Amino acid sequence: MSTVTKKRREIIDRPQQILRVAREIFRERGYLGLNMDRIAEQMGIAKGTIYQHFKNKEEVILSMAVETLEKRIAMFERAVLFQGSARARMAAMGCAAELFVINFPDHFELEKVLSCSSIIEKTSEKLQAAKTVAEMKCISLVAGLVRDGIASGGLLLPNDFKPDQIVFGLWSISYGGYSIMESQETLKQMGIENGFRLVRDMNNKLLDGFNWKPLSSEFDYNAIFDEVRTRIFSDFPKP
Amino acid sequence: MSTVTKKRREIIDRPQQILRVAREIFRERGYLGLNMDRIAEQMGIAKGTIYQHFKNKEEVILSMAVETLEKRIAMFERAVLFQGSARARMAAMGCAAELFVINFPDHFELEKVLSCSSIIEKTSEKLQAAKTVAEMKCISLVAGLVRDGIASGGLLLPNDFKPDQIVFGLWSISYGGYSIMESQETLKQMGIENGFRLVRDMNNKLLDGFNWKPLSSEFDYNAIFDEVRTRIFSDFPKP
DNA sequence: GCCATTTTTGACGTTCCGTCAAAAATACGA
DNA sequence: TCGTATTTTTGACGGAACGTCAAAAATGGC
Repeated sequence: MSTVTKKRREIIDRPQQILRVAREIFRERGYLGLNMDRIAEQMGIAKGTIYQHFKNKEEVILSMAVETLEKRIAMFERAVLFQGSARARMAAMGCAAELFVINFPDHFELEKVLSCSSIIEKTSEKLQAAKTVAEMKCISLVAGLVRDGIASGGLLLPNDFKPDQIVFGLWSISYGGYSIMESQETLKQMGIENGFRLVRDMNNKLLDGFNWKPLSSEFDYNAIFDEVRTRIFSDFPKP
Repeated sequence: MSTVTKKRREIIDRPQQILRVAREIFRERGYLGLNMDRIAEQMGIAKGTIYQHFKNKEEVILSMAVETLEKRIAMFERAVLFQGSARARMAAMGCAAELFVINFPDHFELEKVLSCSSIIEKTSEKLQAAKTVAEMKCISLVAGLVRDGIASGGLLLPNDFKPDQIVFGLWSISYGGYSIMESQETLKQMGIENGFRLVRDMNNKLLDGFNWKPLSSEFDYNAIFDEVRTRIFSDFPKP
């Protein structure tokens, strides 16, 4: 009886086990180094068994991304509870985004692989939808803060702008900034040493551009970053 | 004698011919659909001949990117000559960047493929350097405009900011924004229809955040976009 | 026209993907 | 406990693509 349970559990857990091993390999050897034979060997199972859980290699990758996206949602949900003005809470959200990238470095690499259209195209609509849902959850959390900013009077959005568009702007800076950061060569040539800090600053300046009070010249949002890191995300390793 | 010349020319032109065909295939079938056999077949030469000019598939891709990057440099060099305030010229630069993405749609896809570390790692340092050089040329053109802004008094940069960092911010918004636009289902879910316009607006708001005069509330920088498109880049097809 | 050099060729070894028929493991009723 | 039905696992296999290299073809100089 206990054997039955054990066996069943083993099968149920397998997808996560596969993703765990795949992530390990991906982190160490990158996209081209990740292959199904290697996963199978490392797990001590046959390759065919992996295909019982994942349609193809690309779905393994997409599944890894969805998995870490859930972590990001959890982090965003914690950050949104930060006490302070709407803008301060937005800064806390930025901190969460930054800590996410630092603590789950493989996720960003996964995103880049998946941004190649010919790769994502090999995955099922269903799994793609799962990723979109997870992303939307993050976005709506951020958009909620923009609405809070409007509601509390700190932000007066021009007529032709909508909260989601602000989110798009912040998202672009973060996504673009982190991407550029990783391809280090160019950045060093530019004489930029602390990319993370810079992404924060740019996000702040964008919000300043929308005249979201208090402006970054009136309030030290970088101070919040330390506070958020030590208070809300104390369970993450310090930098 | 004429045969000699012809033969020699053929060999000299080959790399570009290969890139031309490769780009065609890449555009139609993406990264996974681009393979050396296909290039060879399409060109009517043997696969081995391609390897005389390119170390591997990844170098073909990187070379394509460098090739289009040269186009971007040329466009930036034209845009920088726009007549107006430094900020207006920066808007013109944004127009150039946008038109580049529209007119060379494969370039962005190439960038995304190359942003995968395990892919770029297969290319030679030398070729990577060529890409960095091309990128730096673009960056320094933009940075020059920031300096012009400072020199002409429209922009007073806070002590802890340097021109290159402003470029980083603009670059992030554009790179991030265009990336999100191309890949995303998510964008549609967000109810964003005109992504290009939005990227422009965000760049403008970022510069507003730095209080670069005249602010976008005082001057219609979007009007410049039409002017730049029709005046400077009249040789590009209209949208 | 002949030989040395350069260039091209495509068959080949290799790696990895995804499949599938056979084998092993498990479930279950008698 | 045993025998049969069902589920799960296996790894050999066909196919696709990479990159190589010895042989063949083309070219050049005399």
